[in-house]
Amino acid sequence: MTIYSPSEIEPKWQAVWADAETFRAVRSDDKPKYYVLEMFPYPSGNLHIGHVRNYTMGDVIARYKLATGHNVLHPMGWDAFGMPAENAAMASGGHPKDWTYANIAHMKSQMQPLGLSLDWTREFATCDPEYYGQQQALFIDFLEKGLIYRKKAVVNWDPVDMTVLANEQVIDGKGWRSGADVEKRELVQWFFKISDYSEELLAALDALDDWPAKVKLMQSNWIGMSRGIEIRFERTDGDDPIICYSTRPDTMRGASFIAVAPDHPVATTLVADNPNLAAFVDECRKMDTTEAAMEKAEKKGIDTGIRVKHPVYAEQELPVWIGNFVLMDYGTGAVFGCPAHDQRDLDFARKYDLPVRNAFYMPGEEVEVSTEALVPSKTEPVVFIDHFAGIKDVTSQEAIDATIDYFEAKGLGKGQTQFRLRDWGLSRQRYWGCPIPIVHCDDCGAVPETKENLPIRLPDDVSFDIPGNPLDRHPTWRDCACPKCGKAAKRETDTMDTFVDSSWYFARFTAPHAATPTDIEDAAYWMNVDQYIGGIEHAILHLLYSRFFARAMRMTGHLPQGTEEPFNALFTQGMVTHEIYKTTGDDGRPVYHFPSDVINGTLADGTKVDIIPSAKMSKSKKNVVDPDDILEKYGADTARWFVLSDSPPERDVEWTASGAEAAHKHLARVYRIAQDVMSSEGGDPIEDVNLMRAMHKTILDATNGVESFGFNATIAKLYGFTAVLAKSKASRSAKQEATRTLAQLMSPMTPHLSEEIWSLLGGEGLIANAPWPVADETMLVEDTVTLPVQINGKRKSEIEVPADAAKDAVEAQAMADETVRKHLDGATPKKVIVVPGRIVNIVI
RNA sequence: GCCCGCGUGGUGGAAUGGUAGACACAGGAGACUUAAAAUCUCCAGGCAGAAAUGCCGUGCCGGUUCGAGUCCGGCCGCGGGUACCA
Repeated sequence: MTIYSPSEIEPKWQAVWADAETFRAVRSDDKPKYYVLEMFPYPSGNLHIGHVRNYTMGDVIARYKLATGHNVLHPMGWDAFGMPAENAAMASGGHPKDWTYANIAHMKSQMQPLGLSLDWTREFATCDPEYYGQQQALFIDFLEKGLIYRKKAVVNWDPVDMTVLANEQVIDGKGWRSGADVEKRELVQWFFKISDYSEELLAALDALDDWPAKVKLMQSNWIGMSRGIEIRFERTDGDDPIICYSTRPDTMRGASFIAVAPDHPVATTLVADNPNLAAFVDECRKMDTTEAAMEKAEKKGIDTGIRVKHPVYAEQELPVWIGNFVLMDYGTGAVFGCPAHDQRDLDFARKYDLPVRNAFYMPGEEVEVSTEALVPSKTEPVVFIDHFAGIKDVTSQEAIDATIDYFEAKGLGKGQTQFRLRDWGLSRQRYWGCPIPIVHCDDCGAVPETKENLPIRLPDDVSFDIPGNPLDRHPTWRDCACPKCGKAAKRETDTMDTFVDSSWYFARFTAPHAATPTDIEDAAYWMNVDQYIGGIEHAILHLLYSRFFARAMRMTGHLPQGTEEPFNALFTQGMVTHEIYKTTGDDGRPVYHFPSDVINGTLADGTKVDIIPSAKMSKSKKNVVDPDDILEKYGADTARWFVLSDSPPERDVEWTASGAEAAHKHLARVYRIAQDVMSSEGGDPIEDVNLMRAMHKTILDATNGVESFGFNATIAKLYGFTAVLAKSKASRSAKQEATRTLAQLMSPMTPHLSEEIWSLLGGEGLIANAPWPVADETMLVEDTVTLPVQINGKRKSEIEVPADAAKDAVEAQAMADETVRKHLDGATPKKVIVVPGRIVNIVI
């Protein structure tokens, strides 16, 4: 008997797979292709247990598809640009490039022992000039087709560090490093015209049958289509009218003020000679830019003194306010406030003593709104008060439609479909990203680079001893010739948002070494990704941007015509979470500690840490657990088996170390069983049949389980079958077959152990290439079934009936059951419900 | 704030609207062993009971249904996203 030793088994089979190029993906027409992809990692330094979970799931699918006769593409790469590399460089004096590539090397060394069925020949990092150069080519093509444009946009500015801050770097309105009050700055930036695709991105969600409904719903809400109206409000001073956008024009009667965004032209004009307004607008500018902060902030405003006429009730004048809650980016940057039917407007009206007037009542409740706005659903009937279009008892939706018609007919406004989705600003004032291939020429303006000059490489000789973008202060890198006129010009020093890098990497994997962004034949063969797997935290941005890119790349000829969506099926795995440990630093700000540094709630020096409840593992909160310990102690198969076994893949899981031991014991047990089989004796024909029945049932369960991402339930079934096999008195040949099948069913999860058992039991070739077992349905037919019998919905007894028994016969047998008779105590049931093969319920 | 999820024993979790707690961890009892480890067998939601059994039980309140962990409405708690974290 050989002891189960993963440290011997695992490297051995990994070498065999590598020599045989088992997982090398080559185009071929004799098998259907299958492209499985896990969201590629950011090389933060260490692989963490969430990565292991993610890649193991993908690997199960990839290996299963290989076994079911597919030509599988399963690549891996690195999402390598991003802020942490610059932060590391600033903190420890290194270079982002060195830090990143060192992390990649380390993480790859952690990943390789996992035995993933990856085609490593396709590996790339997004910070490779070969990759980002092609991304620059895409930028130039997108620009040419009008998919990219420039406009002014606001950024967080740290006046002490003299640098742009990410939202994450703004804590309570202060710069995370300097502690200075963050200001806003307007910069001219590049934008993707994703809004051109709002309607298509929304409509196409319907056809994504293999995406989780929740993700489609989130995307749909994010795109946020709404039907509304632009209404013209004439100013009493005769100046240009103010156009308001509203999705609730049915509430027009209750309009009592107009609110414009602080950066609305009306406000901007007034600010010049009104210090009060200027001070207010200035205060608004200091607000946090995030949507969450804006929405949660106290709603404030200031009266501009301007008055407009109500478009219907011309005798009414409405004051025009500047409101800190109005967004210039959405609609027209101006809204009318109707306090009676909007809680925010009501709070605002009470605060500033503005009138509150109902546009409608609920039927039978003719009361004016006081402290709570009356906001019925659009489909509830309400009673309108002398509505100008002459409607009365209708739903809000009907009133909205009627109002829009009325306004359009009178020339007071026009119906407008509005999307919440904003254009995607891609400019970043940072070094460690893909340089935007634009040259600024005094004569020609912003000119795209010629493709022959790509890649525009990042210079290596930069320093991070002071904050800010080193490209800005590089002595020579910016200097270049204008691609158009040849005159001396300056490069753009902004780089691209790292979301750009991850919006097309899946297409690049189909031809990672092509001299153009994609090879159209390779893309036509391998695209779309058949199964994409990644964290739910990417439900909106990354997935939406990738969907946009697929369309933009099709339009620019980089993906074949007919490519609509990049990802046919999506599975969103839950996150691995862990408690966060925190102390307070000398400067009063929080200091986080790795779990491995915390023992029983204290640090090595005895300092007590505060424990913050579990959250997504993230480097900034230092609650990351890496898999090295488990890999070293138990091997890859145990780690893989364990991360799949204990929780449903779509659910978040709190990391605990216990349990890995049990997984390891189980694998050792299977290995022992496999060895015992060869020396087992005798056999009983009935035992053979029983074992084969159990085997075919398990094949069915495991196949369905893998197909539906029910990995944890699949593993439970495999535990069950292992127990049956261990106790079986069947013949050696039957046990041999059962054990080989068990090894196959386990092989997507525990590929090394399965290969070992396969070869031990005389399997042909590699288990990785062996055809997936097929359940023999005739073995699964049962003669009798056990049915629970309920009385008034509570289980009281059970009966054994023939599988094909008629309802009457089942009912008769249930009524004859002794326990049932005892409970009925002579009573006649009101009703007996028989669900064949399921249950009997007797209602008394 | 808004959008989207999730909530089941001591723990991770299972359960096409049909026997709640499969499978596993931790725990308990036993077998083997001089002993331990390893392995194997059994027990195990709560309360009451010697047991048979009874009652209660899937975050809380209510509803639909013969039947609800599952569907609907309203809460509470936690998590993700919220456009420059990736």
